[in-house]
Amino acid sequence: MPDQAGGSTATESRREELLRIAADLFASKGFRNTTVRDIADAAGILSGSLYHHFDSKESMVDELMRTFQAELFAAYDEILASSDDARTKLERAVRLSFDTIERRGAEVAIFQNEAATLGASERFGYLAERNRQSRDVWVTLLTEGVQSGALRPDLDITLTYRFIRDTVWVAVRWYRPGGPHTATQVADQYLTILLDGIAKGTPHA
Amino acid sequence: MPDQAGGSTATESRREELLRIAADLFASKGFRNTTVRDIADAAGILSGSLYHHFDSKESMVDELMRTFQAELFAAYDEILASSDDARTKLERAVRLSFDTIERRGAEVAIFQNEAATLGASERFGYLAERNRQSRDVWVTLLTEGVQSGALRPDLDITLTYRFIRDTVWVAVRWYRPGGPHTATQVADQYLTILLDGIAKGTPHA
DNA sequence: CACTCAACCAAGCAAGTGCTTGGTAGGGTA
DNA sequence: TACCCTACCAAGCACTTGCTTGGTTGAGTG
Repeated sequence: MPDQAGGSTATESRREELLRIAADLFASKGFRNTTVRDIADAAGILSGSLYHHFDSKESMVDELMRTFQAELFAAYDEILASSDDARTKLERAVRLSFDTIERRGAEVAIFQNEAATLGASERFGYLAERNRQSRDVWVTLLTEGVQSGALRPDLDITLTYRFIRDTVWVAVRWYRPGGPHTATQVADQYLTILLDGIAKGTPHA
Repeated sequence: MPDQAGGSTATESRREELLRIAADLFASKGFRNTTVRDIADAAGILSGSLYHHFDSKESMVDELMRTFQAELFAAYDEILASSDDARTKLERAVRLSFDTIERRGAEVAIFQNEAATLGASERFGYLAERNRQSRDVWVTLLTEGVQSGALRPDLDITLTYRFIRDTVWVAVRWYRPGGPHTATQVADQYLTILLDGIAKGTPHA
């Protein structure tokens, strides 16, 4: 793998281009349901030529997922390490999710749809590990929120975590960049509902 | 397995048994990722023998989805036609979802995971139609709620619908019947959060 | 000019896929 | 006894799949 600064960056460029094409196909049709011929067709080459750039179809998702997860968790760590108050941290984590859907929609979709299937094989064991890490992040944020008095003390943390995780990530199925809402608008509306509820009136004291 | 009420119910019985086996496999491994040999193996027969009972692998999902959707929408209709107030109707709809996940987990999972892929083919066009119907149900319930004064008037109905739909159905990925929570408990916790929020204090007047 | 090298083509193999065909065992029925 | 019918088996066909192999092209580079 050559360097980035000076030299044959065209190589890297083509690789990334092929990866992006594959990512979009994996996201829209599913990993198993996408053939190497599909990818090659979309790239305008023959299927065999893909193997000049990648070891296997599997290694393509692998590279996509590893890069994506590294980037995502760096952002999580930044939030956790910040000096913001509990509620702000929670809000930032929610906004991060919707932003990630906007910027890395294909990767989010692949992770959402294929993690369970891929995770069965040894090679993708890190996906399950990342899932555990993610749960820890959210549980930490929620626990801090309750302890600081920002959140209701009667919450079932585990269930609340699952509800939030489901909503912020599955949005990748319907959110379209350039559509009627920006990621920020979606995050705002969700935070309003999540924090204060949809019922009218003063619910809990 | 003898008949249930006279006639050749043994035939129907075997069919349903095979359908159930197929449903569980489709739900856990995905439709495309499940082979007719997988189904046959799980049933203890050869793959060719499946074609004595069904036209094709596709017709198995078709039958599963049609039956499931018919049952689900009958329940929706019952809620819509009831004389309950808006908030109660909404609560009943939420509870119905979690109950359905408990009772028809495999079908819910298949619909959640495969609707987009299957819907591309002519034969499964009714899945998209059912999706539209479902959206109408929720939008109606939410609109009634706002108009009756039970829900906050500043809600973005479309986004709220999507958040609710995502959360109540994607729960099929983690909810396990016989696990630590009953469907009712999960529904209760979600309704608490959805209606009143997770923040402490009096949010909106 | 000789040489290198990334990027690609052409052809095809082995495994797996949905499905078909012709046949059989065994219980029920007239 | 003769017949029918449900549920299945045994074998295999046509096709798709991921991937391999040996070769070609064309833009560089000394």
